[in-house]
Amino acid sequence: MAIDRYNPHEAELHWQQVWDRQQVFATANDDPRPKYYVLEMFPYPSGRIHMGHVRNYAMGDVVARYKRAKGFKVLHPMGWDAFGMPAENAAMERKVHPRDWTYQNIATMRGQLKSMGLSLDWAREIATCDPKYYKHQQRMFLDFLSAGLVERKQSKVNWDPVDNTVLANEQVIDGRGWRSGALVEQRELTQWFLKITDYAEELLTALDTLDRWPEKVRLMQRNWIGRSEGLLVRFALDTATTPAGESELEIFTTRPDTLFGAKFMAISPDHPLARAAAARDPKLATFVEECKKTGTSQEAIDTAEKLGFDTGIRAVHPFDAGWQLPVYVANFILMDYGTGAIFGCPAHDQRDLDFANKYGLGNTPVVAPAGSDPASFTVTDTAYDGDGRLINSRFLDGLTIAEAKEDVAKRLEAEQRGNRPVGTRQVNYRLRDWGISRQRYWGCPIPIIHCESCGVVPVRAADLPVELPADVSFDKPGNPLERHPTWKHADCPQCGKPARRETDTMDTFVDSSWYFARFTDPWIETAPTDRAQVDGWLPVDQYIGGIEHAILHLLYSRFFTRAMRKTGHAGVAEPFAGLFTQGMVVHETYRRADGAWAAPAEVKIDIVDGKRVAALLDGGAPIAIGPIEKMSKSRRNTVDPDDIIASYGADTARWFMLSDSPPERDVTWTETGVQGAWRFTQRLWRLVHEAAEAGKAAPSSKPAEFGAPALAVRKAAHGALAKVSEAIESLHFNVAVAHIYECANALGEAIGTIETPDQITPAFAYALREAAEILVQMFHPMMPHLAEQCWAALGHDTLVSQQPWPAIDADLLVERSITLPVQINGKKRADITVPRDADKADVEAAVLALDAVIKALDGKPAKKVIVVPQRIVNVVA
RNA sequence: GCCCCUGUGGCGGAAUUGGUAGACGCGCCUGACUCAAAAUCAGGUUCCGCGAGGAGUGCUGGUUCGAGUCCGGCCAGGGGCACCA
Repeated sequence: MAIDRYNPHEAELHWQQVWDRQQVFATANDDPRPKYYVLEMFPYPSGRIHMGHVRNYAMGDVVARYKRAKGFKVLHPMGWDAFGMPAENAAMERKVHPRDWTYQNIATMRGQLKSMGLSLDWAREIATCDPKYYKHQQRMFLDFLSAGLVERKQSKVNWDPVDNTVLANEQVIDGRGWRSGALVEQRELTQWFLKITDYAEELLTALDTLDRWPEKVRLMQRNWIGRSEGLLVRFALDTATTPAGESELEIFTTRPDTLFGAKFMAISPDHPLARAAAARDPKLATFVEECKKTGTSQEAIDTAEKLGFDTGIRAVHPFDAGWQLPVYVANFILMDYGTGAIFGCPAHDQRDLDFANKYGLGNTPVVAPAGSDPASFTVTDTAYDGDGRLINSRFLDGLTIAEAKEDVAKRLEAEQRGNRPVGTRQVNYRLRDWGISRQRYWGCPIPIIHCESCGVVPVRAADLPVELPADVSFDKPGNPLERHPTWKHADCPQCGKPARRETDTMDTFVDSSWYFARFTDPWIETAPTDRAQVDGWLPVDQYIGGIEHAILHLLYSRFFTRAMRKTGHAGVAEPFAGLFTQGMVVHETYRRADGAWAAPAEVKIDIVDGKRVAALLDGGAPIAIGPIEKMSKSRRNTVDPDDIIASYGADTARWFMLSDSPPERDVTWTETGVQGAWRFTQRLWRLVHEAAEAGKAAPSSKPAEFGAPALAVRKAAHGALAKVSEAIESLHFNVAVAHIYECANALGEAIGTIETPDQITPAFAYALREAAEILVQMFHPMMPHLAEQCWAALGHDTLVSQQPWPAIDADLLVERSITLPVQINGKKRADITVPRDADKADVEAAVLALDAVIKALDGKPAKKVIVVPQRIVNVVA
């Protein structure tokens, strides 16, 4: 009987409809089974899904389907990170409303995701641009405000001149806007901030509890938070040299041990003392202005010369009233770290040394490395920042750095000036508060009203949501909310007088900082979360997404969840118990002779003399094959998931995305690879058919005895089952795929032994059928449509999507006799087959009787024989 | 500059965590079927060697009966942070 080829198009549509009709993937919150929450980072509705989405969601779906089969109630939802700039750009370019553009894209992409056959609970779908969603976000903003987690302050901000908006520090990459790529400028603006720094210490220490996160991501967050311990020191100023009212300068240092190496003080151009001094010195004022012009871009910082200007002010050394230090304004001192002022110790800090050498301030080494001669240890062009003992430091001489730090801290803490200690121990963080104000339309409005008499007034909770107006124009740059004729006019909730709405909207990273919590009950209208549900489901057991969110989204979400806990909207601190960062999808690039990029779909690859040669499909012009790079529109090396699904079906695309490359690494998309996946789907279909045919006469209960071929195929199936289960549990999908291949190969071999139908004993029929069922159930998480089709072909009227994971017959995994490798001096020289439970002495005796061993020993006794039971034998000659 | 990761066949990569290196896939080679091709099936494919055999996980030294795996030092590629006091 000839078997029809598997037609993925008919089958995939059919099974998607069946799942949908039967609500197979709807999750009931009141299901009593243990929970498992698997989540992939929700997409921005940019227009169409790309291969990166296919990879991400294929992985998540494997986990969801596997955990469902393992008996968990699985939450696997999907939504849309729907606010953001591209919608406004589209509005400007194409005169389409951002909302219409966004919802059209959502409709398209939802259709694409559905064509992938993902086991999602679509009833929980949310879009962050929906007032039903952002209403709750506004409510939480107000709660955070009451809880002291929101602050409005004037600050120097990163201004993106292309997108016309403020960016958070995290969104500035190499001095450029993360989205626009424009060089970021500095501006002074009044902004809303979320006080993420309140949690700096907790966000740092709790990283140690996230043992199912990649170490790399934890490290990146640790560095980003940037904790350092040091000492605040109040230097007295020589009042004869200072502008009126200034009598001291407070600095932060992590090296108080080097105080006797001090040669100068340096303050930021933005430091109040610099401003005061500039007011009386026009030259200094000019210098300060110059400093501000220096860009914040990486190039600017790298190439900027270290510049300083002596203010004429003199500071007094804390341990020597007669020792004065010049106070410079220096362009490399940051106002927003520490106190915006330092003391310079040139001998032990490279930057200070460069500065001192330039301005002729000299240096005094105060730490000498072990083994050096303290009397002759000098520093010229390279500062010494290593370990050692103190020199030239009076009472500190001979101490280690740690001892000297402690000594200085104790002395300065004990010393009082004006009822305050001169020195205070302090922990500083690199982490800044999160500025969330954006001067954009397509975002969540900040629910605040500015009243001339009452000041900043929160919108009443009953008046939420503050909805975006629909009638806006994008014909001019800037914020359409700002120039809307009526929207910003509102009465003050306190005094009732006419007032003005806040026209800034929230950073879209706020939207994505709590969506995982909303998924647990997206229906509740009276609050952002239902506490029973959010506490029951969180933390997310497995979160999957790109490494590019290692800091931004993942740090914000950790903070936001803590803020929600503080304001009673959630009970946990950490949102994601398990995190997996998947690699990118990459592809070869193709370039025509004129330098223009060619798309993979336009190129034909041939093998000429063993080398791959590319030519244009249309016309045959030769094409240069370029390096493999991340799929991007600019290089045109993208492959459209729709095209792949149209040609091969979703299962083939999913299978290929999970094969070969480990999921955390980049995967190279190749046509041959996809074809290999496609061939395998057909092979599985044939195999299952043949097994179903041969297994027709299988008895319904397990036979007591199996023949050799039946036993072999059962062992292969159960062995693969054990390994596939383990591989999926540890997210090693490529390994799971390899073991499924092995199982298929074993089943094919077993079927291949059948020459005449009468060779199929009832026991063999049973084994074939059993192996085929295990195979289908194992590949079901990766290729669910094909699995359903095969499951039906095996005569089932149930859905494989609803089957429990098959049980492993552990007896089959234990061999009665095993073959051990025999090594001589660590090199494998022979094999020996012994009973599994043979004792060491018997094995040793058997090994010493082997020809190869006798030959190698050449009549001499073995020096040593190591027998590792059930593993290996090593003879030392 | 500081911190981190990765180096295994022609290619993507496996390797029960110190125990038979190269599973599985791609590619390639040989054969079968076919008028032919595709598809499919069977076999082969780390390197050197006709062979017996030998070498082999970036290089180098070490620990060990035994090292891809652990330790030291290099080399190469990739990533993160960076005037952070």
